[in-house]
Amino acid sequence: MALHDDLRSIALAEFAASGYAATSLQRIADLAGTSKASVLYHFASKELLLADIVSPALDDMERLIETIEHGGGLRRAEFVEQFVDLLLMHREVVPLVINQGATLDDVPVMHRATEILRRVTELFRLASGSTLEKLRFGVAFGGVAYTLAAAERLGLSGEIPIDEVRSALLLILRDLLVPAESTAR
Amino acid sequence: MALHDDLRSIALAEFAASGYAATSLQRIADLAGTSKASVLYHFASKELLLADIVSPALDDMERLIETIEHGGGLRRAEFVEQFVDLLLMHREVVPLVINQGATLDDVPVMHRATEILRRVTELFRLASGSTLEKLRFGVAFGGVAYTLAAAERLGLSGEIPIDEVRSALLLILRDLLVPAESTAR
DNA sequence: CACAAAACTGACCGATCGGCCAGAGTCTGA
DNA sequence: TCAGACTCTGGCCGATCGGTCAGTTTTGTG
Repeated sequence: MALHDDLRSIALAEFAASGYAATSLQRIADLAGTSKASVLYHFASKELLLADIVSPALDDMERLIETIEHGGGLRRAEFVEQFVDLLLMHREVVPLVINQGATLDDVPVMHRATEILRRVTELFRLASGSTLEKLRFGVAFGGVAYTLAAAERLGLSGEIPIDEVRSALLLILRDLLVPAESTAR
Repeated sequence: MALHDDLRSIALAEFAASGYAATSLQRIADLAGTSKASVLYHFASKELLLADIVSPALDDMERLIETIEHGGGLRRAEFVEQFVDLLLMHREVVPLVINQGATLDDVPVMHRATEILRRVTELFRLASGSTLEKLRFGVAFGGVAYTLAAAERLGLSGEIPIDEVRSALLLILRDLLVPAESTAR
């Protein structure tokens, strides 16, 4: 059982760092100190390995979306906070979906990820139609997700404590997304 | 000479849509109505084909950076405007660099792209050190770049005229990046 | 200890990849 | 007309990929 989890985390790290297509099962096996056939014993296929890695994050995200869709209207400030918490909780998976989602949408689990992203955008577009609003949304969520994804690559994150990142992201997102209530723009 | 340019634009579209690794030379040849060997006649290798596609955008970006680095201090508002213009001008290349840069940094031209991105971040970090400022920068540029990259995937852009996109992006970026001068935050 | 289930492995398969090469058309200027 | 450069192609190569399978080792349990 330990190897099973090792393989998952090793594969996650490699998929995020080098890309799904560029990461061979052989390399995952080498890093785990086992054989390629052993990897395919624990995960029936490379696609299912990816699905196993990504699905939990997608489940959480879908749950949040449905809660809001069925639970009456949308309270942006509240959603933003929970959304950021989910991104931070699954912050290792975010680069995978963000950077490689478009490339891999023939893989079922990645197609599902794209679909979920689309539902989030629709959630926000209900109330806003102007180009400025649309782009503000795109920059906000794309920016947060991409920042988490590219943080270490560009040396942006470093050793910043998570709760500091959390509060800063919330501030930025509130400025961008929550309709001006207190501050004039 | 026409085929040469056709191959470049076809490859660009495919690399951006399906990913560099997932796009075979055979597929590019098929879409162009020629043979794989013919592609390799025009471009010595797949990597050089990618370099040929990406390099012009990188050249422009590097030129902008050096102008600012050597031309005394940084005037953010000015830089932001020129930066957005460059992103819009090369907006087909942006998805490639943004989404696949991390994955492909063993390819020389993509490593150069990452290096250029890093220089841009340093340009902005000179004056700002707080976590909030760092993340604000990350969200701003990551968000703009990613929005351009993922626009059509999430149905965000659609048929919005470019100059409208331009002015909206400038507004958003000025809010995020230009130190509060007129508006209090 | 016995024995079945689980875990694991080496060898192999077909497919596809990027790249190479000898040669065949095609075009142009002397 | 002919020589030489340019353009293009089919066929081939070695490497690597994901995946299969028969069979061995390890483990847990009565």
